[in-house]
Amino acid sequence: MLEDRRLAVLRAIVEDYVSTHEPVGSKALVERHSLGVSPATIRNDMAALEDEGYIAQPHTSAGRVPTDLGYRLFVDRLSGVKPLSSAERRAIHQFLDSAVDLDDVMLRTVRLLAQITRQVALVQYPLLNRSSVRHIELVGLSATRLMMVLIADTGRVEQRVIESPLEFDDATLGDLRARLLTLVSGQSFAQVPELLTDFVEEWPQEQRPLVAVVAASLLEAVQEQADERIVLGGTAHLARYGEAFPIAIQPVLEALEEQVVLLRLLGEATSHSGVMVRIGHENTVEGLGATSVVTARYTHADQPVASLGIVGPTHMDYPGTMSSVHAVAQYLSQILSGR
Amino acid sequence: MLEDRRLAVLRAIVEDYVSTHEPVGSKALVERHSLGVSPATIRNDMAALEDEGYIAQPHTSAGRVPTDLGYRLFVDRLSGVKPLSSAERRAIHQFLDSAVDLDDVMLRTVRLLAQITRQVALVQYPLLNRSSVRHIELVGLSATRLMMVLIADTGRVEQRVIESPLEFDDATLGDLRARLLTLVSGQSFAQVPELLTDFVEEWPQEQRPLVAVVAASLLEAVQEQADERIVLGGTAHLARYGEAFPIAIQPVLEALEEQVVLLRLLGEATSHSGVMVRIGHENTVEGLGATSVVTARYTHADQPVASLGIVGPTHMDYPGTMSSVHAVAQYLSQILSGR
DNA sequence: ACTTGGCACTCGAAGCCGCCGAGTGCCAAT
DNA sequence: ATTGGCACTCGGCGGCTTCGAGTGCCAAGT
Repeated sequence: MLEDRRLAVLRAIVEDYVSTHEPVGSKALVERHSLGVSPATIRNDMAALEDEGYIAQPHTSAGRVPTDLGYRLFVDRLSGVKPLSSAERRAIHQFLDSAVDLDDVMLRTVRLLAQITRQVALVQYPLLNRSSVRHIELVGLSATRLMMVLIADTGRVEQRVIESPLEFDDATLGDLRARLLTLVSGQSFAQVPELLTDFVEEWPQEQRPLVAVVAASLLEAVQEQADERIVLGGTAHLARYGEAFPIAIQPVLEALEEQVVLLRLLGEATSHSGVMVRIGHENTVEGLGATSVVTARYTHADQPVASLGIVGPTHMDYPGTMSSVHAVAQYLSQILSGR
Repeated sequence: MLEDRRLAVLRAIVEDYVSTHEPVGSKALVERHSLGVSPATIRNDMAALEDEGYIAQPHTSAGRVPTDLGYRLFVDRLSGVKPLSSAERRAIHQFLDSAVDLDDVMLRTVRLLAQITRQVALVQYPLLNRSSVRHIELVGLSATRLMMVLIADTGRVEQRVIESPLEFDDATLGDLRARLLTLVSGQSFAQVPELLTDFVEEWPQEQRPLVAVVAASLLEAVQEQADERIVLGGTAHLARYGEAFPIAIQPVLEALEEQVVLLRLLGEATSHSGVMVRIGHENTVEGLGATSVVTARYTHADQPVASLGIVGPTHMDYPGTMSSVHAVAQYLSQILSGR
């Protein structure tokens, strides 16, 4: 009972702080929420919560502010699911109608996510790694250069220019293309390395250098990290909360420019079902210690293929953001599978 | 003579203001520059410059600050060419060594530019419009869907997924591919519409729907605006001058997210030789009225193919920035032509 | 005809002061 | 365990003063 009220107080503090962005005191708390007790009682609870590290005072005579730990508790145990607003539903539907390309889908998704969460949004392209081969094309560009185009069942297209150590002719290229296709078509990209094990040896000596570079390039393309591609949107939202708040946005912008960083942010989420929330210092990423990251994976044919998410201030509307991120991920999964 | 000194004063004001970011007064001016006259004289000149609209006072008892007009005069008549620093040369060379793909080149270029100018950098992909066709590939994805891959001599690769109104077989596709190739291979993309004029009619009735959608897609791809692609880098620099300065970075970030806006920014520069500078309100673009834009076009095989540039505060180091932008554009041209 | 030193004036920035009030912690009473 | 009472703290705010950089103007000098 006592414990219950304390949690209710924490919830109230988080909610008030998120909506007002100002430290919240005991009096304001009883006024805005029907807690059924007096401010003095609340004060005792607050003192206890502070001892346990869930809230803190910016300075002696100010109200309390949730700590990262407080938000964590809130997210884990106190926040219900917040249904999407009708405006959000509308936005999602509007977005549904007119997607053409995978590029287009990604672009629209990131914009949608940025718009409804009003935060910086990240969307990762489906990992080749977790997709299957729909097609591989080899195109000769000159006597010693060719281009390999990979097309995944998720709609993702990747191209690489390859320098051959020796000249080749169209017939060889056509042959190589055909045999590659038979070998890997329809297979998962993740299996490609295995399938390719003895591929080079099956070719006559003089063509092996060509086959080898093509195989190497293909292998490289499906390697984790090499096949990451991330689109970013809504960076302007950074400035919004940057204005009134003591969050330095420079380190955040810097972090957002580092592919490696984004990769780590989204990468973990892919192997984690449901919505993943990392709060403040829980982010090991340099520069994002004062922000929270909310991510979720999305699927293609019921297999998780990549993740998307948002980056925002720790004092964000977690329930709302989480359900938005969840909804968009679900939605993207539908779109992908429907094509 | 009198006129000369006035210009010298303007130059001094611009230089001081750019380096200190503080309004500059008559006294400080004679101390930092050997103008050979007394502060009082300078004050008279400053009053005149203010009347003519080249400088302004933020408030009554403060020094002067250059106006957009003042910067304009400075750029047009007063700034010499500033040689690149050795660090910049080194950065450019380091960047030279290891570029692989066109994507890679673009990415490296935008990073380089952002790094040496310490501003937000923009690099536009070579316009298809101004390149020639190196190759066109058609790949069947299913019975009614195919992918067209365009490869330009600049190294740019563009792909589009096309829905055919009716089913087709591999033979037809191969045929179409071959005839398209003979028709446009090596030709300029800009000529493609012309070349394609009667193309559809040359086909038997039952294949025309397929040929028509492919032709339409090809036409659409070479259309100005549709073939724009721009990479952005160094947005973190915005925060740097945003901190101490009254430039609202939100509108700038918003503008930078609008492809259309960037397109307009860089588009004009392509038809304009040399380095182009737009200062403050000269930018008709919403949200960039308080910034300056420095752009230059780059070439492939001596033909201008697209532009690059930077966006920064009006109080930037124009000579330095201009020569950096110029150098990078020159450099990119070399790289492109060398491959 | 410029240039220059002198001088009065303006006005923002910075520091200081005192008040207000939100918020707290503690305690004694219930 | 809860509550009202109470003394205390301290940041924020408005008002006040001071300071000084910078100006415009003018009369005198070259």
